[in-house]
Amino acid sequence: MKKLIEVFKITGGLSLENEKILMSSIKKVSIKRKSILQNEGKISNKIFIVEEGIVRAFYHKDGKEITYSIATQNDFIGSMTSFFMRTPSNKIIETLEDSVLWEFEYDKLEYMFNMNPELAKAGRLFTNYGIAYMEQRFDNMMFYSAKERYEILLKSRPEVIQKAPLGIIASYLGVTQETLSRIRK
Amino acid sequence: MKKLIEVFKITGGLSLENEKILMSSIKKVSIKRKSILQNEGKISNKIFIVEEGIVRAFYHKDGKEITYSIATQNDFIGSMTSFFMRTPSNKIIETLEDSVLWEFEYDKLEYMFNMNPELAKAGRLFTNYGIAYMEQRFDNMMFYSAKERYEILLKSRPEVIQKAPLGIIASYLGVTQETLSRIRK
DNA sequence: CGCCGAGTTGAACTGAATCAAGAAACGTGG
DNA sequence: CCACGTTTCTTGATTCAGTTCAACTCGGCG
Repeated sequence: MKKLIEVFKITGGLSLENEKILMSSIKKVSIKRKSILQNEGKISNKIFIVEEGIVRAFYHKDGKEITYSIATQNDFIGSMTSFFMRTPSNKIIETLEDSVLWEFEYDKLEYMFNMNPELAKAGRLFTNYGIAYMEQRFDNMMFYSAKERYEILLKSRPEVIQKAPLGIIASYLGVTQETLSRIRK
Repeated sequence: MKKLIEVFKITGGLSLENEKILMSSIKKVSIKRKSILQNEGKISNKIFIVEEGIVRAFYHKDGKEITYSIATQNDFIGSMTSFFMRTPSNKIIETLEDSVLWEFEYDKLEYMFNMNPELAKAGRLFTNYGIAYMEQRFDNMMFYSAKERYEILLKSRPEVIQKAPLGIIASYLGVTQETLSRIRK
């Protein structure tokens, strides 16, 4: 649990009191494997931090499922654009294993941010962090070959490679399953 | 000038008074062609909106210049990750033509956000918009062929194609200049 | 006039996709 | 606990988009 607060500490730094307010506005949930947390076409009202398990975001392209992001312990996951922009989601959020998540609801967060400038600042810094994360992911994709991308993932997030099936990792890395299978040898 | 305020209106909505505060904290600057607004290795203290002209962000990869983004009228540009995360920039910001820009300084913005919750909210919503933008750019790169990417750019931002030299557009689209030249026929 | 940067064209090469077939692992009901 | 079907992974042959390298054209401009 501490870890979640750490995320906000890194991005902003909260007083004990605000830490409590924040904690009271989020909820711990246990979810079965293969559950859909967010569907296509609907506005996302929740984002999550993974406490246990593994969760992915994906969308459909030409009938295939393309994995957009994979979250393991302490990672955020959700349909960020939909959540922040209040537009219909093009992503589906799904658990790959039984998972325990912390759930952030849009209305509660927004209410909290409007009431409390310190928390609002933490929220703002958090989205800054999101931009940096996205930029890094973009750079990764642009500048490295499939093989290098695999190696980077293996080094930086070995748990993803252990836990997620190959096809999902492949589409996350932007290659076909066959190619990833060959890279792996 | 109105246009700049529009950007903030879209993202948040400001009272007349806050509009004035915001306007007083930014600065209009005229910059000669080929000027460097931000260099590698330094923390970015400024981001810009283009009023006139054209500006790009790029970095070096294997001795080549890779264009990361191109801004024309009313677009934001800057080394966003560096600016928001206060880390050294890996990008260089450069004018491609004589340009007129609105300059946002980090310290002034941060001061303003700390003083004024409504402006802070606009700032937060603006970074949300940034995340959505990045996500879209990522999807673009992942899901379309070089040719499709060119067509999308041509349709959505014809002014970029008219104004920027071919080599720069090519690296922005993630292809070589030769390939783009062939696509164009 | 001749040079220089920007764009074009051609030929050979390559990383990764596609299509197709099998092998291995896995979990579910009997 | 075994047997069966499904899902996951591997391997091979072929094709293709885009790169690389090299030469060439074109339109200024000093």
